[in-house]
Amino acid sequence: MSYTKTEENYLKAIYGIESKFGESVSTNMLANKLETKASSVTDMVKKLAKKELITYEKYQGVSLTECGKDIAINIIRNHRIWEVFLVEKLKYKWDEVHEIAEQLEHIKSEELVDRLDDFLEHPSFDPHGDPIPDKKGNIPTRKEAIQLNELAIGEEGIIVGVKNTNNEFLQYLEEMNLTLGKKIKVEKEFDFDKSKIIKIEKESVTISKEVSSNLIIEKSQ
Amino acid sequence: MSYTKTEENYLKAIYGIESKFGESVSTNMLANKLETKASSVTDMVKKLAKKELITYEKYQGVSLTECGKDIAINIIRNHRIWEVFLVEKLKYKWDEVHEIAEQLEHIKSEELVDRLDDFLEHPSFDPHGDPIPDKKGNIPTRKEAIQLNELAIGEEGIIVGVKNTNNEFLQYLEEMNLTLGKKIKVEKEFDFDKSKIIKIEKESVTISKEVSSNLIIEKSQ
DNA sequence: TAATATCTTTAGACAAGTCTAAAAATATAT
DNA sequence: ATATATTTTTAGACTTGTCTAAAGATATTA
Ligand SMILES: [Mn+2]
Ligand SMILES: [Mn+2]
Ligand SMILES: [Mn+2]
Ligand SMILES: [Mn+2]
Repeated sequence: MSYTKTEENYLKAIYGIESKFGESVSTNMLANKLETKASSVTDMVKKLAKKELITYEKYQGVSLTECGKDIAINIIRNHRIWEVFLVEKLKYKWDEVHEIAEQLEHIKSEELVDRLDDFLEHPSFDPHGDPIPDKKGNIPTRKEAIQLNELAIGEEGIIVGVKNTNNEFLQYLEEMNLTLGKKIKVEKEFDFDKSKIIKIEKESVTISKEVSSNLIIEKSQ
Repeated sequence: MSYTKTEENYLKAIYGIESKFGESVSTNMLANKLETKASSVTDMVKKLAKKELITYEKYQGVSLTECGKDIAINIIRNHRIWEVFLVEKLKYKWDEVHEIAEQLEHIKSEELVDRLDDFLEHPSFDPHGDPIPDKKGNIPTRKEAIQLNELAIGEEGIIVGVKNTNNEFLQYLEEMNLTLGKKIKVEKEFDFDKSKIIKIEKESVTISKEVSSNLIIEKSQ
């Protein structure tokens, strides 16, 4: 069975909302995420339900079936592996790859992404630190990943991911040298606005709470 | 301006027929090549004419405008560069890449294929020996490429391309070791059916006229 | 609980691309 | 030159995915 690009994007969107909010996914949330109208969502959701990729009850929102979830995870796998390729091999910046990966993730081929995965030597995380599901749908986890805003003064860690992958945010991080793999240490914290001074490669920079709560850190030791 | 996958495929098909037969391209020829119906072709051809990508006169067939030709060549460039990537980097066989490249050629990105071209170190020919147009649409040529059936007894050459890229034919060539870059020498020719015995890497094989007329050779010296 | 606001669904329409069946034009053969 | 065959176009319908406008259901608030 093969699905249309649109169907795949709906499944991916449902998966994304489900894993962020837990509950069943409402029509409006989907419409919002997919930048479409609620009425369009209702239509599509009926189709997906008929194909047993989601369960749907009128006015009660939707949730993925096992099958739907498998498809969603597979698309996410494709997306993230392509992002690794674009950054590692074609030297794109991490803020330039998302749109292209949105297209590449829908290429229909049993083998293609597996071969790409081999070629890239089986990366576990994409350029934004997001985990890459394996062929069977298993999603790698990190031992002790926390948000930078949860790190206390004096503590150290390594940047392993970003929660927000908005392009402007990624460009800001690049500018500030706050990129994946960098070691950081919290030097000071201002209570009144929760901003922090952190040390990164011998330089001290001030970052807002907005920034620190969107950086994923692996605590040292 | 960006075009739909379907529009791009029509332009590519028109280009292919034009360069093979010279004349203007008939509705039925297009329908045949695109595996669709003549009525569908008429509809689409009107759209493309309105966009000034082709000229079209009722009952008289179509031909590409400069603009339409540029687009067609660009798609062919995409297709062939992706084919090189699939074979060189992902280790696909030459008979496995066409379908995937048919999808990849339509990815919308100004930069993507140029970066891929850099990554592949600017190949001039694809895995089937077909020339890869450069960014400006210039198509590389070979000095003295002829068909193997035009090679006389005793003459030598190197296989540089195939005219027919049918999968079964490509698999046959692979099996017979008649792949790109191989040096061959005509040893004998049978007049009654134009079959030939050729030497390839110390081995002698017999090939039919069907085969020899579909192999492109660069004559030695 | 009743009124109001918000969310969701339905009804009907549209664009892209395709199809079948029939009509119109062109080409071929006698 | 006329009849026949082939090619091409038109007319009308269908599918996918979208939209607006209006109606129906649910949630919120007084
Ligand atoms: Mn992405
Ligand atoms: Mn990512
Ligand atoms: Mn090809
Ligand atoms: Mn090719």
